[in-house]
Amino acid sequence: MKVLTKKTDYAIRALLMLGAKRGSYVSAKSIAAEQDMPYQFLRGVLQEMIRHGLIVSKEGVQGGFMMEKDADDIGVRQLIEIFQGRVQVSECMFRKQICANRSRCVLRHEIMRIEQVVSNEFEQVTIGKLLRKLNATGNLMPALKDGEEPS
Amino acid sequence: MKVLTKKTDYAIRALLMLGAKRGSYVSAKSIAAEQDMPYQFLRGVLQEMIRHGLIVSKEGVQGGFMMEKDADDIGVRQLIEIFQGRVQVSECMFRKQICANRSRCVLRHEIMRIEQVVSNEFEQVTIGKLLRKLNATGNLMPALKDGEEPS
DNA sequence: TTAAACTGATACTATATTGATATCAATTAA
DNA sequence: TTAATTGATATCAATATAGTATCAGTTTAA
Repeated sequence: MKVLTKKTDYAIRALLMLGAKRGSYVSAKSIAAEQDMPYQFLRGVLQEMIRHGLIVSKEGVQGGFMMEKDADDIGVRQLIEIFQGRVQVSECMFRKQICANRSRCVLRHEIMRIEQVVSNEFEQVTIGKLLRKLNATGNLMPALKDGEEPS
Repeated sequence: MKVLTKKTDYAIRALLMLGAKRGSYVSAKSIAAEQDMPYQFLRGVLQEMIRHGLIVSKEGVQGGFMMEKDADDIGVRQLIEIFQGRVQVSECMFRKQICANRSRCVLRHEIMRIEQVVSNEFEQVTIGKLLRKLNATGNLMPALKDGEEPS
């Protein structure tokens, strides 16, 4: 069970870069290079974020992307929603032949409760919060020396 | 973002039936019919649960499946793990070029915390708990009258 | 003793989702 | 004018999910 897909993951990390370099335009190329993401794929992710008003872009030489919204107003929950759709425990719960009467469906009840808990947790993890933790603890992703394993 | 796949969903509902009819063998056919699940697909799910020691089976006429473990010892978290793999927020977090030093990766830290919260929530939803709620509130899935919409 | 109702096992297909690549037009700065 | 960029879109590959089909073996009961 994978909670974050690549798109969401790349989006978060791209936003962390944009948040760190606020005020200047950062190119997709440089983000892709620094964070080791596939260039064209990342571009699609960035476009999607533009459409949702999280970032803006500038075309041409010296162009790139810049964070638009306040970093504290961008939560991981929103990013999940954009790239993976709304958190839903089980779609089939809503099909009438399976759960005819929602109010009586105990499974659905439990599941909705958890949905809420999960959603709230992700809501509270904002790009701003992550950025502050970053500043406090150093780099997000320090380079690995050759052959070194993640600790 | 879908939290429960069909397999997990069918597994939960099959277990609720087996839990309700404890002591006698219930055939895959009757479960499939009553819960409107694809027969062969359900059989695969049941086999998987046998392999994990949750249920047992008896072959031949009058055969079927019976719950083996205590219903309170079967949590939704375990079922998710069986059918969807361990809850992991983002696999890529573990690839060294992305998160070289786990202890410094703030994203990973946040994400692990949420992973724990989610896992605990699902752990606490057991088949036994659901069965008791069922008994208290009536049928899990009452039949729908023709044309009636889920409420 | 045989037929029917079952499970065990496994192979296969279809569809959807995810991840990634490629291409070309338009824009901008130097 | 050219190189570095984004906008837009089409395509593809890999993987996961959902579902189907088949046949052998087991058990009960007529």
